[in-house]
Amino acid sequence: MGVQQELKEAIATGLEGLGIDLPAGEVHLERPQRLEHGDWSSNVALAQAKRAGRKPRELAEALAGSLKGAPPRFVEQVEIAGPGFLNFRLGPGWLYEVLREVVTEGEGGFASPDLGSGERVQIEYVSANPTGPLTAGNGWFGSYGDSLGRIMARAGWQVHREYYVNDTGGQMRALGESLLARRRGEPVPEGGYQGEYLADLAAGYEGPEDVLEAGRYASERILANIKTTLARIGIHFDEWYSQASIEESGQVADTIELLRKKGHVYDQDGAVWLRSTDFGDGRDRVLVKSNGDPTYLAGDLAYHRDKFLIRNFERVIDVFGADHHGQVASLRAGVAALGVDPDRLEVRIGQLVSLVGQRMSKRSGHFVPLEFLIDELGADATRLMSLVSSIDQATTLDIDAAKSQSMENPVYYVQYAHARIASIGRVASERGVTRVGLDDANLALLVHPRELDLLRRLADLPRVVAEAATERAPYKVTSWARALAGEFHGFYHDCYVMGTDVPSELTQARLWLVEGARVGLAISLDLLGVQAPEEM
RNA sequence: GCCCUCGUAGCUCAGCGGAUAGAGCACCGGCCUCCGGAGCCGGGUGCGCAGGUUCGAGUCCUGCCGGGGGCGCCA
Repeated sequence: MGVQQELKEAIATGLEGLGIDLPAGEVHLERPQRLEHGDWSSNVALAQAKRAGRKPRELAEALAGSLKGAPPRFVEQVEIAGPGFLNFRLGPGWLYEVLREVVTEGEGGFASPDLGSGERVQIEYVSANPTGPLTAGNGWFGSYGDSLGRIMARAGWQVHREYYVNDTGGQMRALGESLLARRRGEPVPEGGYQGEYLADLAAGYEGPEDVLEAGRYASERILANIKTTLARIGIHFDEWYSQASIEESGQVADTIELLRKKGHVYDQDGAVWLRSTDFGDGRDRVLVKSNGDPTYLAGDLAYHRDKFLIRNFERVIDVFGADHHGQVASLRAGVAALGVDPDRLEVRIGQLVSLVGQRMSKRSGHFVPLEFLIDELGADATRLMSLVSSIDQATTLDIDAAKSQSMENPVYYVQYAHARIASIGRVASERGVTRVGLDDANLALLVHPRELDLLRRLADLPRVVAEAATERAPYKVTSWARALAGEFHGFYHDCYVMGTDVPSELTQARLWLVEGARVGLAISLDLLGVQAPEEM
């Protein structure tokens, strides 16, 4: 059992002795920001004071008293601080235990909390229409979705990632018309796609003067380009789900029929409407236009019916940009109308990524292509930059600034730490230094503040992965990776592993510490989809 | 007009209702006899405004101000 769990149980036992029944799982324990507040800290006395009918500090005193009577493992001091916090100061032994755990469980096992219990979750992200190249924003939310998938998979969910390919309807016609106009050397029609990329495509189009044919040609080429771009920054999908395929398979018609049977549909003005206002939408929505074409919503509902009712995913996470948040209410209403508990649908809205002054729009042709960003900054930097902050935060990207500080980019700081670790390994083998077995190493020699700081940081990774998964917040992993790299650089600077006056026993202990840092860094970089280089 | 979302240091951003609100960048000053200086160390009078809930509010609620987004038989 880990130290954290033992502490929680000791606290629960102490509370029980004071007549307060609280499950150990509900005892709040955290690693304080400040070292002076101990290795672990709990606010139970504050949280339970009201229930106990006592003042927080008084309750803390009583609890501390009983904990001192039978101190949990490693605990050297229990202090009461501030309004009633209980601070635990531990001997370094708990950190050596953490290190053993890290290196024995390794990259595959450490920091793999089982929170999902195998729940099947489908995550949809990017899903950009194949009408133009990907934008920087697509890359932003794509990196988010991809990393979220990796993190949730590590935390015990069974994850399925999808890209919804919107290859049907009016926009395919608009795309075809734009392509044909380009080929004829005429201006692109109103509502068409103005981007230069279409001129290039038009030059290669030798098919007939047929709008749908031309549209299909263009969208296929564009989709191939999209796949190439995504692969460059490590954004993966298990499935590319075609909207045309569900229209052709009859699922859209089936879905509308199902809604009609449930009484949530009516006909008006030659169109078929969903009574979405019954489910919290601001207005009713059209499912089938008077010309007979299904709307985007109808297709999307068929897709979500497939997710929930046919493939039976227990949870669905849709990652949208803020420019699509207007469709959330109708989607949610439609899902509820299908008889699905809307709590099973989670929509993560990413705030828009804007560029210096201009607005991004594929139709107008004014946008910063993701390809351009990757060319300028590199794949890893692009990827990491998009994962440094919460997607709730609108981002303003200044490409020139990002370029000029590219050598100062956080990605180098983190990767450099990994490269230094690899370098230590190379030097060790050059000098014929081999690492002894873990049981033969004396980890208790690791007492330098830098060593202990590094170990404490390592101890946080399981909790960070857990939080990142449950809060759907990959940026927390980024923050941790930067912090760990920071601790490592400090350690590297002050603690030579194979220095001239370093005893060989200490070298051994440090080699294991370095291995622990390597494992932590490798895990976090993998979750972020960033390379962990052996050299820079 | 209505709805959503964001507002924290010069800039980019952290901060599960808890302790003295933190990082990076930029700027200034230090540190190379040994494993990579893309590093390390030091330098900080900031939570948009006003109320409210609470023992305690950057965090929750209301209003206002400001930025972004949305409100189609487009997707």
